[in-house]
Amino acid sequence: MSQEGVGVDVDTSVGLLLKQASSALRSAMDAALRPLGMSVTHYACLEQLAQRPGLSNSELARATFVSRQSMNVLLQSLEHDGYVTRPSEAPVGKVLPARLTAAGRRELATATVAVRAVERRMLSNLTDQEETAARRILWSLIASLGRSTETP
Amino acid sequence: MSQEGVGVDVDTSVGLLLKQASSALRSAMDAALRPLGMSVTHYACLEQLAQRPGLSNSELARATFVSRQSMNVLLQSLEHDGYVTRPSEAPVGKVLPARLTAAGRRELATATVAVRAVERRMLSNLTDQEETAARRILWSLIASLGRSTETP
DNA sequence: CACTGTATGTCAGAATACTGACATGAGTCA
DNA sequence: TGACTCATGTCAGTATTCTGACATACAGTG
Repeated sequence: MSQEGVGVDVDTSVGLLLKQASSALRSAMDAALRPLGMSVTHYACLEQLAQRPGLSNSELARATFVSRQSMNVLLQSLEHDGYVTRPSEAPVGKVLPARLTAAGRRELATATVAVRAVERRMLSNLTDQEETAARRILWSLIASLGRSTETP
Repeated sequence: MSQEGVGVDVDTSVGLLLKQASSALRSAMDAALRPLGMSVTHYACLEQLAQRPGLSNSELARATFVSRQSMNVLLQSLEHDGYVTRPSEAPVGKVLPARLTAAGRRELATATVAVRAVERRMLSNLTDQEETAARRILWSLIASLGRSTETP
């Protein structure tokens, strides 16, 4: 039909579908987080920090798929708002390990409720089997893309 | 393990996985498109226009998950570069139907080669069965999220 | 016909993320 | 020891996208 030699079929391209799904998710999370005065990236940062305390700026940036610089300004605002602490002096080298404050943990807990609701809505039409398949497939996609992306 | 009452498990959250996959895809496509002097959004716009000629600015924006305003500036630059044409007068109402020029179609064809390569690499570790499952699952996610997102 | 509601295109300002660039510290190797 | 390489944190400028706002055009309703 639409495969007239030019373009990728919009309805069957996994890439386009992935982009649309991600955009939809981002919109939904954004809407859910906005009432809390929080952005998706803020949430992602807090999330990572909760599960892996002591991550550095660069490690955090890689984990959330943004640049070091963006994460840096984000961490500064998070620090200013009292959600995150970083030592003023680097324990070793220049690496500043970041940690959640109690306030940060509290913010995260509130945000998690909203995020979980979105995720639950997103998965509402999937069986457990499909959900498992989704995880495996997404992992596979990430792995395949990551191969030659992070090592140019 | 990491479900200590706060946060969503990074390794099992379909939402996080989806975001990571999408970021990885975006990076890969960006890298593939950069040599052609093209951004991912440019490509997406051209793609939609190729398959559904005569789409308006707003329709295009919805199809590519960006705001009308962003799509407007994008269309203006695309128009300036000679890839897209829009009538100076609206045939009906204020809606300006956009169409690809020959140059636009040519650009798209070139870009498609690069994009298809990325998509192929992304899907390289998936069986046909999994690929089909991926489409169905992503569709389901989009549908579930779309329900109450576009009608707040 | 007039009025309301919805949708569109567009302008302007703000927020966000990115690339480029620099200095600093750690590790490696001759 | 000294030079070299690599990773990090940070500053600055640029680019892209978003939200807010306005005027306009069509459809429905009294």
